[in-house]
Amino acid sequence: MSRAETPDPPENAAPEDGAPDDGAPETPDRLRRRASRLLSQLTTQSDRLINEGLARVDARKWHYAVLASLQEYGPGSQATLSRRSGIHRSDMVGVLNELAERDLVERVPDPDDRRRNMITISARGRRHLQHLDEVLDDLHDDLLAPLNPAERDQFTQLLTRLLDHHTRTARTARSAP
Amino acid sequence: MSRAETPDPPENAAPEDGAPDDGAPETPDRLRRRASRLLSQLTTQSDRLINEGLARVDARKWHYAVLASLQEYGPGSQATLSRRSGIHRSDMVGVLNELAERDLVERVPDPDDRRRNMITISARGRRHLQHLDEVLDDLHDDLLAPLNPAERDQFTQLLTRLLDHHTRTARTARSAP
DNA sequence: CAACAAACGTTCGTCTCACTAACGATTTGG
DNA sequence: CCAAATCGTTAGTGAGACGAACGTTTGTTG
Repeated sequence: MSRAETPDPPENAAPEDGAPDDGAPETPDRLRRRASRLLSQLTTQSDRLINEGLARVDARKWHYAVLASLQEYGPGSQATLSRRSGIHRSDMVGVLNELAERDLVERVPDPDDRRRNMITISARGRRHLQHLDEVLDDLHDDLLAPLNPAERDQFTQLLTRLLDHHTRTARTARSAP
Repeated sequence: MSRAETPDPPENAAPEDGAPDDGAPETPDRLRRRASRLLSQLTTQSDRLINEGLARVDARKWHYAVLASLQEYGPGSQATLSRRSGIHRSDMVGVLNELAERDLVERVPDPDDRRRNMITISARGRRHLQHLDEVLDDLHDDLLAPLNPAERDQFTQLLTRLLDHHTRTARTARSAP
Protein backbone atom coordinates (compact mmCIF):
# COMPACT_ATOMS: atom_id res chain seq x y z
CA MET A 1 0.00 0.00 0.00
CA SER A 2 1.88 3.03 -1.17
CA ARG A 3 -0.15 5.56 0.72
CA ALA A 4 0.25 7.91 -2.18
CA GLU A 5 -2.56 10.20 -1.06
CA THR A 6 -2.70 12.01 2.25
CA PRO A 7 0.53 10.44 3.37
CA ASP A 8 0.08 11.63 6.92
CA PRO A 9 1.32 9.14 9.36
CA PRO A 10 -0.43 10.39 12.47
CA GLU A 11 1.78 13.22 13.59
CA ASN A 12 0.00 13.47 16.91
CA ALA A 13 1.89 10.35 17.79
CA ALA A 14 -0.38 7.56 18.78
CA PRO A 15 0.56 6.19 22.17
CA GLU A 16 1.65 2.97 20.46
CA ASP A 17 1.67 0.03 22.81
CA GLY A 18 3.47 1.11 25.96
CA ALA A 19 1.02 3.36 27.77
CA PRO A 20 -2.20 3.58 25.78
CA ASP A 21 -4.28 6.54 26.88
CA ASP A 22 -5.30 6.30 30.45
CA GLY A 23 -6.54 9.39 32.17
CA ALA A 24 -6.66 11.81 29.25
CA PRO A 25 -9.23 10.73 26.67
CA GLU A 26 -7.48 12.73 23.95
CA THR A 27 -10.37 13.70 21.77
CA PRO A 28 -9.37 15.13 18.40
CA ASP A 29 -9.71 18.87 18.00
CA ARG A 30 -11.89 18.81 14.92
CA LEU A 31 -14.33 16.82 16.97
CA ARG A 32 -14.17 18.95 20.05
CA ARG A 33 -14.59 22.18 18.11
CA ARG A 34 -17.77 21.28 16.29
CA ALA A 35 -20.63 23.27 17.71
CA SER A 36 -23.07 20.49 16.99
CA ARG A 37 -21.03 18.11 19.10
CA LEU A 38 -20.57 20.60 21.89
CA LEU A 39 -24.29 21.17 21.89
CA SER A 40 -25.32 17.56 22.07
CA GLN A 41 -22.71 16.67 24.67
CA LEU A 42 -23.60 19.59 26.85
CA THR A 43 -27.29 18.91 26.44
CA THR A 44 -26.73 15.36 27.60
CA GLN A 45 -25.12 16.67 30.76
CA SER A 46 -27.74 19.34 31.19
CA ASP A 47 -30.59 16.90 30.76
CA ARG A 48 -29.07 14.54 33.26
CA LEU A 49 -28.62 17.32 35.78
CA ILE A 50 -32.15 18.65 35.37
CA ASN A 51 -33.80 15.25 35.30
CA GLU A 52 -32.05 14.08 38.42
CA GLY A 53 -32.82 17.30 40.21
CA LEU A 54 -36.48 17.19 39.29
CA ALA A 55 -36.74 13.49 40.07
CA ARG A 56 -35.82 14.32 43.64
CA VAL A 57 -39.06 16.28 43.94
CA ASP A 58 -41.07 13.73 41.97
CA ALA A 59 -41.26 15.85 38.83
CA ARG A 60 -40.19 15.95 35.20
CA LYS A 61 -39.35 18.66 32.74
CA TRP A 62 -42.73 18.27 31.11
CA HIS A 63 -44.52 18.86 34.35
CA TYR A 64 -42.87 22.21 34.63
CA ALA A 65 -43.58 23.10 31.04
CA VAL A 66 -47.26 22.33 31.33
CA LEU A 67 -47.76 23.93 34.72
CA ALA A 68 -45.95 27.08 33.63
CA SER A 69 -48.07 27.29 30.52
CA LEU A 70 -51.22 26.95 32.55
CA GLN A 71 -50.13 29.54 35.06
CA GLU A 72 -49.17 32.12 32.46
CA TYR A 73 -51.88 31.71 29.88
CA GLY A 74 -54.66 30.06 31.81
CA PRO A 75 -56.59 26.88 31.15
CA GLY A 76 -56.58 25.28 27.77
CA SER A 77 -57.23 22.15 25.83
CA GLN A 78 -54.57 19.49 25.52
CA ALA A 79 -53.85 20.58 21.96
CA THR A 80 -53.40 24.16 23.09
CA LEU A 81 -51.06 23.12 25.87
CA SER A 82 -49.20 21.00 23.40
CA ARG A 83 -48.56 23.99 21.17
CA ARG A 84 -47.62 26.23 24.06
CA SER A 85 -45.26 23.85 25.75
CA GLY A 86 -43.79 22.22 22.67
CA ILE A 87 -44.76 18.76 23.86
CA HIS A 88 -46.06 16.48 21.14
CA ARG A 89 -49.74 15.89 21.51
CA SER A 90 -49.31 12.15 21.69
CA ASP A 91 -46.97 12.58 24.65
CA MET A 92 -49.20 15.12 26.33
CA VAL A 93 -51.61 12.38 27.33
CA GLY A 94 -49.14 10.70 29.63
CA VAL A 95 -47.89 13.95 31.09
CA LEU A 96 -51.39 15.03 32.01
CA ASN A 97 -52.06 11.62 33.51
CA GLU A 98 -49.10 12.11 35.79
CA LEU A 99 -50.11 15.63 36.67
CA ALA A 100 -53.69 14.61 37.34
CA GLU A 101 -52.57 11.69 39.50
CA ARG A 102 -50.72 14.17 41.67
CA ASP A 103 -53.72 16.53 41.77
CA LEU A 104 -51.71 19.29 40.17
CA VAL A 105 -54.18 19.82 37.34
CA GLU A 106 -57.80 19.08 36.67
CA ARG A 107 -58.91 17.57 33.41
CA VAL A 108 -62.59 17.93 32.63
CA PRO A 109 -64.38 17.55 29.31
CA ASP A 110 -65.20 20.89 27.72
CA PRO A 111 -68.99 21.23 27.51
CA ASP A 112 -68.71 23.74 24.66
CA ASP A 113 -66.63 21.40 22.53
CA ARG A 114 -66.96 17.81 23.47
CA ARG A 115 -63.80 16.84 21.63
CA ARG A 116 -61.66 18.75 24.08
CA ASN A 117 -60.56 18.41 27.65
CA MET A 118 -60.17 21.60 29.58
CA ILE A 119 -57.06 21.52 31.70
CA THR A 120 -56.88 23.70 34.77
CA ILE A 121 -54.06 24.16 37.23
CA SER A 122 -54.99 23.47 40.84
CA ALA A 123 -53.93 25.37 43.96
CA ARG A 124 -51.62 22.48 44.69
CA GLY A 125 -50.30 22.77 41.17
CA ARG A 126 -49.51 26.43 41.68
CA ARG A 127 -47.63 25.70 44.87
CA HIS A 128 -45.76 22.92 43.16
CA LEU A 129 -44.87 25.16 40.23
CA GLN A 130 -43.46 27.72 42.60
CA HIS A 131 -41.32 25.04 44.18
CA LEU A 132 -40.18 23.78 40.81
CA ASP A 133 -39.12 27.28 39.89
CA GLU A 134 -36.83 27.43 42.89
CA VAL A 135 -35.46 23.97 42.19
CA LEU A 136 -34.79 24.90 38.59
CA ASP A 137 -33.11 28.13 39.60
CA ASP A 138 -30.69 26.15 41.73
CA LEU A 139 -30.10 23.58 39.03
CA HIS A 140 -29.37 26.25 36.48
CA ASP A 141 -26.96 27.76 38.89
CA ASP A 142 -25.06 24.51 38.74
CA LEU A 143 -25.46 24.23 35.02
CA LEU A 144 -24.05 27.69 34.36
CA ALA A 145 -21.63 27.64 37.26
CA PRO A 146 -18.51 28.47 35.21
CA LEU A 147 -20.08 31.62 33.75
CA ASN A 148 -20.50 34.99 35.40
CA PRO A 149 -23.85 36.78 35.12
CA ALA A 150 -22.89 38.70 31.99
CA GLU A 151 -21.71 35.56 30.28
CA ARG A 152 -24.86 33.74 31.26
CA ASP A 153 -26.89 36.43 29.59
CA GLN A 154 -24.72 36.26 26.51
CA PHE A 155 -25.09 32.53 26.42
CA THR A 156 -28.86 32.43 26.70
CA GLN A 157 -29.15 35.21 24.19
CA LEU A 158 -27.01 33.41 21.65
CA LEU A 159 -29.01 30.25 22.23
CA THR A 160 -32.25 32.15 21.81
CA ARG A 161 -31.18 33.74 18.56
CA LEU A 162 -30.09 30.41 17.13
CA LEU A 163 -33.21 28.63 18.27
CA ASP A 164 -35.50 31.35 16.95
CA HIS A 165 -33.81 31.23 13.60
CA HIS A 166 -34.12 27.49 13.27
CA THR A 167 -37.65 27.18 14.54
CA ARG A 168 -38.71 29.83 12.07
CA THR A 169 -36.99 28.25 9.11
CA ALA A 170 -38.33 24.87 10.18
CA ARG A 171 -41.86 26.22 10.45
CA THR A 172 -41.85 27.81 7.03
CA ALA A 173 -40.20 24.75 5.51
CA ARG A 174 -42.97 22.46 6.68
CA SER A 175 -46.00 24.64 6.14
CA ALA A 176 -45.06 26.05 2.73
CA PRO A 177 -44.51 23.02 0.47
CA MET B 1 -45.47 34.21 51.50
CA SER B 2 -47.34 37.45 51.71
CA ARG B 3 -49.39 36.85 48.62
CA ALA B 4 -51.49 34.20 50.33
CA GLU B 5 -51.74 31.45 47.74
CA THR B 6 -50.75 33.00 44.47
CA PRO B 7 -54.36 33.63 43.52
CA ASP B 8 -53.30 35.01 40.17
CA PRO B 9 -55.93 34.69 37.57
CA PRO B 10 -53.84 34.55 34.42
CA GLU B 11 -52.94 38.14 33.76
CA ASN B 12 -51.51 37.34 30.39
CA ALA B 13 -55.05 36.95 29.21
CA ALA B 14 -55.64 33.60 27.63
CA PRO B 15 -56.93 33.98 24.08
CA GLU B 16 -60.24 32.49 25.24
CA ASP B 17 -62.38 31.28 22.39
CA GLY B 18 -62.29 33.91 19.69
CA ALA B 19 -58.84 33.50 18.15
CA PRO B 20 -57.06 30.75 20.02
CA ASP B 21 -53.38 30.77 19.24
CA ASP B 22 -52.77 30.35 15.58
CA GLY B 23 -49.42 31.34 14.22
CA ALA B 24 -47.76 32.38 17.46
CA PRO B 25 -47.32 29.44 19.80
CA GLU B 26 -47.03 31.76 22.80
CA THR B 27 -44.60 29.90 24.96
CA PRO B 28 -44.29 31.26 28.48
CA ASP B 29 -41.20 33.30 29.22
CA ARG B 30 -40.02 31.29 32.20
CA LEU B 31 -39.94 28.34 29.87
CA ARG B 32 -38.26 30.08 27.00
CA ARG B 33 -35.57 31.59 29.20
CA ARG B 34 -34.37 28.39 30.81
CA ALA B 35 -30.96 27.54 29.45
CA SER B 36 -31.63 23.83 29.80
CA ARG B 37 -34.65 24.13 27.58
CA LEU B 38 -32.89 26.29 25.04
CA LEU B 39 -30.12 23.76 24.92
CA SER B 40 -32.27 20.73 24.38
CA GLN B 41 -34.49 22.44 21.82
CA LEU B 42 -31.55 23.77 19.88
CA THR B 43 -29.79 20.43 20.05
CA THR B 44 -32.86 18.79 18.60
CA GLN B 45 -32.70 21.15 15.64
CA SER B 46 -28.96 20.81 15.35
CA ASP B 47 -29.08 17.04 15.43
CA ARG B 48 -31.76 16.98 12.78
CA LEU B 49 -29.77 19.32 10.57
CA ILE B 50 -26.54 17.36 10.94
CA ASN B 51 -28.13 13.95 10.63
CA GLU B 52 -30.02 14.87 7.50
CA GLY B 53 -26.96 16.44 5.96
CA LEU B 54 -24.79 13.46 6.70
CA ALA B 55 -27.46 11.01 5.57
CA ARG B 56 -27.24 12.59 2.12
CA VAL B 57 -23.67 11.31 1.88
CA ASP B 58 -24.47 7.98 3.54
CA ALA B 59 -22.84 8.86 6.83
CA ARG B 60 -23.60 9.41 10.48
CA LYS B 61 -22.13 11.54 13.23
CA TRP B 62 -20.39 8.51 14.66
CA HIS B 63 -18.64 7.79 11.42
CA TYR B 64 -17.05 11.17 11.52
CA ALA B 65 -16.05 10.84 15.15
CA VAL B 66 -14.33 7.52 14.62
CA LEU B 67 -12.63 8.45 11.36
CA ALA B 68 -11.36 11.70 12.82
CA SER B 69 -9.99 9.91 15.85
CA LEU B 70 -8.21 7.42 13.65
CA GLN B 71 -6.76 10.11 11.45
CA GLU B 72 -5.46 12.21 14.30
CA TYR B 73 -4.20 9.60 16.71
CA GLY B 74 -3.64 6.61 14.53
CA PRO B 75 -4.97 3.06 14.78
CA GLY B 76 -6.36 1.75 18.01
CA SER B 77 -8.48 -0.88 19.61
CA GLN B 78 -12.21 -0.46 19.81
CA ALA B 79 -11.97 0.43 23.46
CA THR B 80 -9.40 3.11 22.70
CA LEU B 81 -11.54 4.55 19.95
CA SER B 82 -14.48 4.47 22.30
CA ARG B 83 -12.64 6.61 24.82
CA ARG B 84 -11.35 9.00 22.19
CA SER B 85 -14.60 9.54 20.39
CA GLY B 86 -16.92 9.40 23.36
CA ILE B 87 -18.97 6.64 21.79
CA HIS B 88 -20.04 3.99 24.23
CA ARG B 89 -18.19 0.77 23.65
CA SER B 90 -21.38 -1.19 23.16
CA ASP B 91 -22.39 1.17 20.36
CA MET B 92 -18.95 1.13 18.81
CA VAL B 93 -19.54 -2.35 17.47
CA GLY B 94 -22.30 -1.28 15.15
CA VAL B 95 -20.49 1.84 14.04
CA LEU B 96 -17.42 -0.15 13.07
CA ASN B 97 -19.59 -2.65 11.26
CA GLU B 98 -20.97 0.17 9.16
CA LEU B 99 -17.55 1.65 8.55
CA ALA B 100 -16.09 -1.72 7.64
CA GLU B 101 -18.99 -2.46 5.28
CA ARG B 102 -18.09 0.72 3.44
CA ASP B 103 -14.39 -0.13 3.42
CA LEU B 104 -13.56 3.00 5.35
CA VAL B 105 -11.72 1.13 8.10
CA GLU B 106 -10.06 -2.20 8.52
CA ARG B 107 -10.69 -4.34 11.58
CA VAL B 108 -8.16 -7.05 12.21
CA PRO B 109 -7.48 -9.02 15.38
CA ASP B 110 -4.43 -7.77 17.25
CA PRO B 111 -1.85 -10.57 17.36
CA ASP B 112 -0.20 -9.06 20.44
CA ASP B 113 -3.42 -9.06 22.43
CA ARG B 114 -5.97 -11.44 21.12
CA ARG B 115 -8.78 -9.72 22.98
CA ARG B 116 -8.48 -6.63 20.83
CA ASN B 117 -9.25 -5.64 17.31
CA MET B 118 -6.94 -3.17 15.72
CA ILE B 119 -8.83 -0.59 13.73
CA THR B 120 -7.11 1.18 10.90
CA ILE B 121 -8.41 3.91 8.63
CA SER B 122 -8.22 3.08 4.93
CA ALA B 123 -7.28 5.35 2.07
CA ARG B 124 -10.93 5.44 1.16
CA GLY B 125 -11.69 6.34 4.75
CA ARG B 126 -9.29 9.28 4.59
CA ARG B 127 -10.92 10.58 1.45
CA HIS B 128 -14.32 10.14 2.98
CA LEU B 129 -13.27 11.96 6.13
CA GLN B 130 -12.05 14.86 4.06
CA HIS B 131 -15.42 15.00 2.35
CA LEU B 132 -17.25 14.80 5.64
CA ASP B 133 -15.24 17.71 6.92
CA GLU B 134 -16.44 19.87 4.06
CA VAL B 135 -20.01 18.72 4.50
CA LEU B 136 -19.87 19.48 8.19
CA ASP B 137 -18.38 22.89 7.55
CA ASP B 138 -21.34 23.74 5.37
CA LEU B 139 -23.82 22.33 7.84
CA HIS B 140 -22.32 24.34 10.67
CA ASP B 141 -22.56 27.37 8.51
CA ASP B 142 -26.29 26.80 8.44
CA LEU B 143 -26.43 25.97 12.11
CA LEU B 144 -24.65 29.17 13.13
CA ALA B 145 -26.09 31.29 10.35
CA PRO B 146 -27.49 34.04 12.59
CA LEU B 147 -24.12 34.65 14.26
CA ASN B 148 -21.18 36.59 12.93
CA PRO B 149 -17.70 35.09 13.22
CA ALA B 150 -16.95 36.73 16.56
CA GLU B 151 -20.21 35.53 18.01
CA ARG B 152 -19.59 32.04 16.74
CA ASP B 153 -16.30 32.01 18.58
CA GLN B 154 -17.94 33.30 21.72
CA PHE B 155 -20.59 30.67 21.44
CA THR B 156 -18.29 27.70 20.99
CA GLN B 157 -16.05 29.00 23.74
CA LEU B 158 -18.90 29.29 26.19
CA LEU B 159 -20.06 25.83 25.23
CA THR B 160 -16.57 24.47 25.67
CA ARG B 161 -16.16 25.98 29.09
CA LEU B 162 -19.48 24.62 30.26
CA LEU B 163 -18.85 21.19 28.84
CA ASP B 164 -15.37 20.99 30.29
CA HIS B 165 -16.66 21.92 33.68
CA HIS B 166 -19.38 19.30 33.64
CA THR B 167 -17.35 16.50 32.19
CA ARG B 168 -14.71 17.10 34.84
CA THR B 169 -17.16 17.17 37.72
CA ALA B 170 -18.88 14.11 36.30
CA ARG B 171 -15.59 12.25 35.97
CA THR B 172 -14.50 12.96 39.51
CA ALA B 173 -17.96 12.18 40.84
CA ARG B 174 -17.92 8.68 39.38
CA SER B 175 -14.34 7.69 40.04
CA ALA B 176 -14.07 9.10 43.55
CA PRO B 177 -16.98 7.69 45.57
C1' DC C 1 -79.39 19.35 5.29
C1' DA C 2 -76.04 16.16 3.78
C1' DA C 3 -71.28 15.36 3.02
C1' DC C 4 -66.85 16.22 3.57
C1' DA C 5 -62.90 18.30 5.94
C1' DA C 6 -60.68 19.39 10.05
C1' DA C 7 -59.50 19.23 15.01
C1' DC C 8 -59.26 16.58 19.25
C1' DG C 9 -57.67 12.89 22.42
C1' DT C 10 -55.72 8.52 22.36
C1' DT C 11 -53.03 4.39 21.23
C1' DC C 12 -49.36 2.21 18.92
C1' DG C 13 -45.11 2.02 16.72
C1' DT C 14 -40.49 3.85 15.12
C1' DC C 15 -35.91 5.84 15.52
C1' DT C 16 -32.06 7.85 17.87
C1' DC C 17 -29.23 8.40 21.82
C1' DA C 18 -26.83 7.20 26.17
C1' DC C 19 -26.16 3.65 29.05
C1' DT C 20 -26.23 -0.88 32.04
C1' DA C 21 -25.67 -5.81 32.54
C1' DA C 22 -23.88 -9.77 31.40
C1' DC C 23 -21.20 -13.26 28.55
C1' DG C 24 -17.00 -15.67 27.02
C1' DA C 25 -12.34 -15.10 25.78
C1' DT C 26 -8.08 -13.27 27.05
C1' DT C 27 -4.43 -10.83 29.51
C1' DT C 28 -2.34 -8.99 33.71
C1' DG C 29 -0.92 -8.47 38.51
C1' DG C 30 -0.30 -9.91 43.08
C1' DC D 1 -1.15 -19.65 39.72
C1' DC D 2 -5.34 -17.62 40.53
C1' DA D 3 -8.12 -13.59 40.84
C1' DA D 4 -9.03 -9.31 38.75
C1' DA D 5 -9.32 -6.55 34.99
C1' DT D 6 -9.90 -5.72 29.95
C1' DC D 7 -11.92 -6.52 25.46
C1' DG D 8 -15.58 -7.25 22.06
C1' DT D 9 -20.22 -8.41 21.80
C1' DT D 10 -25.23 -9.01 22.59
C1' DA D 11 -29.36 -7.67 24.67
C1' DG D 12 -32.13 -4.65 27.01
C1' DT D 13 -33.69 -0.07 29.30
C1' DG D 14 -35.53 4.58 29.43
C1' DA D 15 -35.78 8.98 27.66
C1' DG D 16 -37.09 11.99 23.92
C1' DA D 17 -39.16 13.38 19.42
C1' DC D 18 -42.15 12.01 16.15
C1' DG D 19 -45.57 9.74 12.59
C1' DA D 20 -49.86 7.01 11.54
C1' DA D 21 -54.16 5.81 12.45
C1' DC D 22 -58.57 5.39 15.14
C1' DG D 23 -63.16 7.07 16.66
C1' DT D 24 -65.46 11.16 18.17
C1' DT D 25 -66.94 15.68 17.50
C1' DT D 26 -67.17 20.16 15.21
C1' DG D 27 -66.98 23.29 11.04
C1' DT D 28 -67.76 24.27 6.43
C1' DT D 29 -69.65 24.08 1.90
C1' DG D 30 -72.26 22.93 -1.78
